[in-house]
Amino acid sequence: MNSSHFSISLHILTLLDQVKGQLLNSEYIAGSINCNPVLVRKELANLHKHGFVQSKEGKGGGSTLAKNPAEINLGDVYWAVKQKKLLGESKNEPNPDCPVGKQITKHLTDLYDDAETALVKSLSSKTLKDFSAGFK
Amino acid sequence: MNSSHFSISLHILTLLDQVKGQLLNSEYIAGSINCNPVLVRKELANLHKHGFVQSKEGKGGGSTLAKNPAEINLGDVYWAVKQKKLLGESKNEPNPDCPVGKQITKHLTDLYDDAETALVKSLSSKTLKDFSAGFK
DNA sequence: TCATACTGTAACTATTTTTATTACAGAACA
DNA sequence: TGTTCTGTAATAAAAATAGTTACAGTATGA
Repeated sequence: MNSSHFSISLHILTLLDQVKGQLLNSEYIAGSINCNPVLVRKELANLHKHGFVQSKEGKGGGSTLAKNPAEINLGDVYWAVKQKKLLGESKNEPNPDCPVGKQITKHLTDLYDDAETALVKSLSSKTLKDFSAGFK
Repeated sequence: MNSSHFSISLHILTLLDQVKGQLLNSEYIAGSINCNPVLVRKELANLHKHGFVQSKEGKGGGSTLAKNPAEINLGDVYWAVKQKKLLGESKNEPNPDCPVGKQITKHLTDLYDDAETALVKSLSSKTLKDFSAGFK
């Protein structure tokens, strides 16, 4: 993955949990994250696509959680938010005429898949409720 | 982390293992990875700093492993190569006047540390020898 | 019904990060 | 002493990320 998608999404979800069903608009959320409201709306669009949030358009609109925070686990958020490989790969194709270059992509993929599985397992052991409960 | 540092470093180490002590120069390695030789030399400089490789300057020079591949584990390579956070954070500081913004950086850091520990544990279960043995 | 305040989305710009290139001093070798 | 490397810096190009502007569509309520 990378870039700040996961951090921003989790920040959004935490805010929405903290206000317990109240609608928050993108400007308010952006104010907490300190980023552009359009970025927040894009992130919300993705969270919506994956069923984590609901939004209401028009005046007085905003977003709220679409499920119980105890049923949102952070591993699922990870998958929903993921866009790129966790561990980057070389932009160019390795040399197919080299015995190592020819096979390395597959071997790296296998290695990274295992590592990512371990990472997600760790994230999945926590729910949004757990995470949010840490804020006091 | 991210960008392709880890992939490139592991590609280099695998090549060096495969040739069993023979010196490989940066141009040859770059040819296998399909990237710029200067990038390889920078990556080698970092691997050298962390004791994984040795280099010989001058004509006929190149690099070779500095330790037994059975004693290089991929978790250690991860730490040696890591430059950035595994999971990105928002570039801007969250709003310190918001109860969530004020604390989220610490909470994200804790969460990511756990996740990274799990990831590294997975990587550490394999050595360069293991990884390289997969190439036939 | 009309001004207002939102979302959703696209198009574009700016900034930052990553990768590639050029260049060259110094080392080893033949 | 010419050649072929490393090591490293400086710079340029390319790609990824974030910010901005703009606006159609939707809900609200005066």
